[in-house]
Amino acid sequence: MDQSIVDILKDHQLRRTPMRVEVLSVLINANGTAIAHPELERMLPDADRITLYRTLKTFEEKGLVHQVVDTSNATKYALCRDHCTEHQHHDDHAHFHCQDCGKTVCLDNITTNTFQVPAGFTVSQTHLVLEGTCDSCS
Amino acid sequence: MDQSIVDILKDHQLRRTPMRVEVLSVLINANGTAIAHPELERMLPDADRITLYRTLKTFEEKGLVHQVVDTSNATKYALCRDHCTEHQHHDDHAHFHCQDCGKTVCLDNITTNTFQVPAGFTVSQTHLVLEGTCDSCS
DNA sequence: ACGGATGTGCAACAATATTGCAATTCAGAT
DNA sequence: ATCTGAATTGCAATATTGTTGCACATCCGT
Repeated sequence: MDQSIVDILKDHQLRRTPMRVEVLSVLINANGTAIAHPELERMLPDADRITLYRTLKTFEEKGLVHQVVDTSNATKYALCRDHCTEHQHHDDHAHFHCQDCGKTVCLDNITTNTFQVPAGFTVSQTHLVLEGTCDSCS
Repeated sequence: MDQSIVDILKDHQLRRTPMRVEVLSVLINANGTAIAHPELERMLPDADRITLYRTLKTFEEKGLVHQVVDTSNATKYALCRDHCTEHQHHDDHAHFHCQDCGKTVCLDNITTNTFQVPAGFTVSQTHLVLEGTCDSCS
């Protein structure tokens, strides 16, 4: 059992269960690639679908993972880098979504600046998604 | 019958059907607000749900509307401004998604610049989504 | 090792989306 | 104005994605 996984869970006040360890392990190995729910199901065939939903939801609430939006209409999740807490996510990096293979990767070096929005609007989070063809598809 | 709607359809090589005229009309009147599928169903109670899917898909393929991504997991559609063709969308403006009322509006004055992506990657489209509270909810 | 809080798995259900096919409608040619 | 092939529609069936309630199992501090 990877000790870092145990630590991550503990740091986020999450009880260590086999399910959570497995999901977290998959996300860590994904290495910057956002994973959609059905994909997780395939990778963890013994996992209960509903529990998977709740696990991901919990992870998100505790600041462990963040949802990634792209034009594939499936919710994807990726590990948060640092500094994300229960109270505030800081996912200010861009994501790249490949139109061919459907893969979504985090582009950590591209960060979103702040934008001037119309009066009365408040921005709490910014999503920047670049779409196109990735290196392995081009 | 609004003549501009007829023209828009003709310009995009789309046959004029009552369904398409109605959907297009709703999108035009939405005036920069992206509309989700269930919302369209409510506004056009007589429309067949499946045909609605296909109509929107066709509109998108012909460069008439574009999908808008936000964190509500419902596909939303908004009219393309200009220059969108069958072959290339040019939706380089940002969208604002209100976390309270769920509304998504186009922010035409905020445009996305180009970003430096890793070697081997090609960007064909950029999505910028600002999330927060809109003017009528704040 | 115990016990309360937390998490899991099942069932049922709701919402969203896709495909095939027969019948209808549209728009250009006659 | 009518005909005709191609595009579009509507219905049925089905797949996919996501939610809720509840009984039972598991976790972890004591």
